[in-house]
Amino acid sequence: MKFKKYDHIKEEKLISAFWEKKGCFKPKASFLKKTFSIVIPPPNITGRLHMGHALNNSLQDVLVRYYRMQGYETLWQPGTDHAGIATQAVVEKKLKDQGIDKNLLGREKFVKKVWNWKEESGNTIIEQLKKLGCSCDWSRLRFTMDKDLSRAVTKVFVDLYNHDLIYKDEKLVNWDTGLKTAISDLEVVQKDVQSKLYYINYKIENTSENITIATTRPETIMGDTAIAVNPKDQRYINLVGKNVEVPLVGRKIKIIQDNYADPEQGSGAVKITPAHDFNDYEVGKRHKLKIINILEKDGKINKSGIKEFIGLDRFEARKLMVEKLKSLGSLVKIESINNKVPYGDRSNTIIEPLLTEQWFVNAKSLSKKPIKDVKNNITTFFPKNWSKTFFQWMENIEPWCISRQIWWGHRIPAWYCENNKIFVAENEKDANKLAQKKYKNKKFNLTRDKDVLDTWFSSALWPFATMGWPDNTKELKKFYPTSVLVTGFDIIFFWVARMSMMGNYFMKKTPFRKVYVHALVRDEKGQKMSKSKGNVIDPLELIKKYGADSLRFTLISMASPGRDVKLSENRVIGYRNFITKIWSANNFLKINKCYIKKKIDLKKIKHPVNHWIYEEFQKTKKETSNYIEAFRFDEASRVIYKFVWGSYCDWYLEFLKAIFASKNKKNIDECRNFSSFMMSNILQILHPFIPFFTEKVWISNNYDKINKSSLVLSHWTKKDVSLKKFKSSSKNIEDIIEIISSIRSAKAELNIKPKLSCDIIFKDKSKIVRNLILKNTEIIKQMGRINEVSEGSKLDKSFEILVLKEKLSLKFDENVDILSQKSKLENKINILINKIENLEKKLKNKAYIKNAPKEIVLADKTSFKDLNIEVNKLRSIVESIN
RNA sequence: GGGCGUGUAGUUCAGUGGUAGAACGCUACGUUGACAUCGUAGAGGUCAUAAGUUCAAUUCUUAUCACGCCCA
Repeated sequence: MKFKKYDHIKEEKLISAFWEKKGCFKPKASFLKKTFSIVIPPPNITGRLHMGHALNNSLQDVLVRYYRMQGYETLWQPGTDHAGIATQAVVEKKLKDQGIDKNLLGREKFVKKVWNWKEESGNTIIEQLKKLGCSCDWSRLRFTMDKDLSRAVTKVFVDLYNHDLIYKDEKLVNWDTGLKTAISDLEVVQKDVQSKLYYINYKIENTSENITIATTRPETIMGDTAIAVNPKDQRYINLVGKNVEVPLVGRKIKIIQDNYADPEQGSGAVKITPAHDFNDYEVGKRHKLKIINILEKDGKINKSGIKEFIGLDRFEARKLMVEKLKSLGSLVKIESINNKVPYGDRSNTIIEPLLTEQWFVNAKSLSKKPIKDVKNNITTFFPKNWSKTFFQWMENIEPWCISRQIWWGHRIPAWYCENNKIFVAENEKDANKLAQKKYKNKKFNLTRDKDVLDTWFSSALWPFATMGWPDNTKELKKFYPTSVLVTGFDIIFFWVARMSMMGNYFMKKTPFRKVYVHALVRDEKGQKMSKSKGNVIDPLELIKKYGADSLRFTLISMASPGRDVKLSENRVIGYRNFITKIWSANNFLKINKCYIKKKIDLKKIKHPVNHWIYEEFQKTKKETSNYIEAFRFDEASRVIYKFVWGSYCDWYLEFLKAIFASKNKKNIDECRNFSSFMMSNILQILHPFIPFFTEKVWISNNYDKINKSSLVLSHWTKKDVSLKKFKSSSKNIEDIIEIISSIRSAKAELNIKPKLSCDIIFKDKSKIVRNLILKNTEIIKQMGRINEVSEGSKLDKSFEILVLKEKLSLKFDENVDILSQKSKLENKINILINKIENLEKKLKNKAYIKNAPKEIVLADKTSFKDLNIEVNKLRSIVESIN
């Protein structure tokens, strides 16, 4: 009978619709009264599903589906993030392509355009997550710019402001001249770049001498307000306190002493430009230096610069400056060096430190409780070592710059009156009230702050804002703190740190009990996937080709802690084959009329093969549970794979063939029932990994009717219900497997076609083997291709093999080159002797006997004995070959 | 410079204080009986190097070499 192939494209669509229609992913109260919750790290609305998402969400889904099946009331909260800068850039570009200038359009209309774009394209990634099989409660989909989430953002801002944890300040910030906004430290990437180091002479006042400084940004000399040397640097000790003249500029600046100057770097003397360098800014503060800002917000030289430089971009200014210095004779030399240059991670333009007024969060203060929580294991990291990274950052945390000079985002709830006094309130009305109170009912025209908040400010509230905070909702009561946050290590600072700061402050509790940190997905050569390298593997393409289940199983099985995932298409193909294998195993059940007809009563199950497969299953199920709960997804998928393919398909179904070929109706009935029962169990433990396929087979086998539940909502009991007698017959089946394997090996070694049958003849006084064979003749005959089993004495053409330390004779019809086996056997004997000698040496060592645990010594003694028996029997076989 | 991690079969990776496992690949054989997206049997490893701790080290410690990541 030919069966249809499993059509993943069709079935995944159908099953998806089935789950959604039945509302399977909504939290359901359970008798356990235990809850499990995860908030999705909200993907960006401009995003498309990449491998990182695929891994991240596959892992979350394993956990969510697993705990749901364990009977926990489960919430997986989905949603997206408005991604201020990225989204604004996308829409801005789209408008530009249509010839529309954002600035002419105006703020309000532009924001409307962004909303339109969001409605159209913002949910792409959500649809893609559904394709991956994510069992989020989609009815609770949230967006960081939603009304209720925005309300939370405003409230948080006002609260923190009122507690002096948010403040406005003029500081050097990372300024993105491309996007014309400030960004936070975390959004700056340091890149290795080939640069030039310019050595420049500054003339010392009233002398003919010069002092040489080195810089990579010569244009900034226009903002120089000092030269610093190290106090210990003897070379310059006489010059300290003297004035020098900034070349071209003519300004007189002082030579000062500061430890920041590194005698080893460049000439040892360093120019100080407080307005354009973070270190220089600190030096400037220490020495009360003037701060001269020479840059406009677009990176052009402003009026503080030299006349002919004004209006030039900073890089043009650099070129011109070098030329001018050259002609002036102040340029000593130019060196090529490698250095790090800061780039904006969104705009990819060089970041300029710029003095501006911005809003800051006092992160230091908010970080204390999260640090304590991790130290006290209230929040735990897996793998554990990531807590070090967390501490390192949190303990050195800087004020978090949260204002952005863009339009798309949560507008800062601060209002200014004419004299620039700030009123922070949840709305204009309240701000007005504050103003009236302050100025005794004077009338004001309040204007609102133009800036919006950093996207991560709202994401930081995600774990509780999505559950309805600031209202005291039943979701918060049930699901906060969440059970685990699943995330990539690259985002520990963005998510974990900030979410835990806000969660701890507003909810007084850590937002997640555990943080599972997974690795990066790389290509098969271990290279980071990137568009420019062209080595990006699109998960959606793989889903189309092999199915979401295959992709999921691949990613999950490769998620070993602390190791990157090196993905190759061959792996996906391998696991697609695994799914096909189960599909065809299920077809085998159908052909053989294996259905669950009645409820299985384990006590009434008689056949040892059923005992054995059940025992194996119990072991696998237990291991799977333990592994999932310990985040060892790789091990979990491995044990299931091994059981399904190696035990159920390779052996159990083969045993069944022999049983079905027999006439024993009782056995046949029991096995038909039980094999299907086992299939239903397999589908359950596989469901968190490959949900579509398993649900499909579940339904097509009518298990949904029998269990009165779809698979996704079915119950997976953890309890071990195996019986004593199962264990003993289980051992027998293991021995039978050994016997059959030995017979097959013997044939292969003798170059006898597996198809050709032989007889078994008992010559030895074997006990266990003889009994097993006699009790299970049908199975042995079929699987070992045996004709007859009989007692015998001396017979020609027979060949002895060793099974379970007992000799067994195989008799072949045709002549067999037994002689050829002599050397192979001798080889085997030598290997064994080697082992025996090693054991002997060990056992003669008194220190070993004294110190090693008894069990180990006993085991060695036993194997010493066993090996000796084996060698003796093998020797007798060799001798009989002549 | 500070921190973290990784070196185990051809490849990708598990693993353990008691002489090593899987998947893929490879070799040989096999097709009317669920499955060639398959089956059966096999080959393949000084567990990076060196020293130390130990009765015993691939596993623990230290050093070295190689590679990767994060922070400054």
